[in-house]
Amino acid sequence: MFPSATSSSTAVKMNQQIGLVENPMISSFNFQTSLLPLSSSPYSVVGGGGGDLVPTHGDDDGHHFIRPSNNIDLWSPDRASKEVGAVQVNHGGMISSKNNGKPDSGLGVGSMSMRTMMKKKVKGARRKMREPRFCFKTMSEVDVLDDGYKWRKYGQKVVKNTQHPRSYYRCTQENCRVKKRIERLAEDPRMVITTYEGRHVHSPSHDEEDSQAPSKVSTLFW
DNA sequence: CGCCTTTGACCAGCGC
DNA sequence: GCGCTGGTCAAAGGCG
Repeated sequence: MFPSATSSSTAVKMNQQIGLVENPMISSFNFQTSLLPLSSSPYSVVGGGGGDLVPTHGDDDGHHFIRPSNNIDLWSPDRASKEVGAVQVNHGGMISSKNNGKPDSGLGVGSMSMRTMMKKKVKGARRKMREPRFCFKTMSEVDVLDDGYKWRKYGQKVVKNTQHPRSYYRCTQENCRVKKRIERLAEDPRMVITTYEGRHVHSPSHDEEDSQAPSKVSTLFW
């Protein structure tokens, strides 16, 4: 079995302020890697860095592969990625894009519980109202990256064609509906794919000071 | 005792 | 229409 990982305690810190990647808009995404231990870090560089935005497909579905300068790849691993919009990546790890002035469109699926929806048989309510999401890929020994938020695991599933289960986490903060999926790449088990869905309505549960000091971004990330 | 993980079951979406 | 698959729920158990 996989070691259970409490993201806020056992995982290596990778503080980041999770912004919103909406369809097709993103408010901000502020990677902050200042908490990464250097010599003992289980992370290693993915991609060449440099803040390139690389569309993986030619269409306008928003299939984008982002290569932020802190060497963490943002990408869209599955068909859900079609909801990931265009992203701007600034040097220093800042990622941002236009939001069309609608910060919360697409959010707020669930004031109703899933069971309630099931019972009421609200057709299409389960998947069609997708949260905005984005993914990034890291090379890491640990599954759960500490992004400053506190997560509770609510499910695990073995997905097809992978020997590693996918874990489902939800932000423990009340009224915060952000979720994330964590899975390891089938081709390369060292690679961890983290998919965030939704937008935090609060600050990180700890290290808030650090999260507001973007100037440190990537300075400690070799 | 409260919070968390585990895990089987359930359901919707999708492809055939 | 049916089967497969992914995503979620919730009960049970573990841990600090």
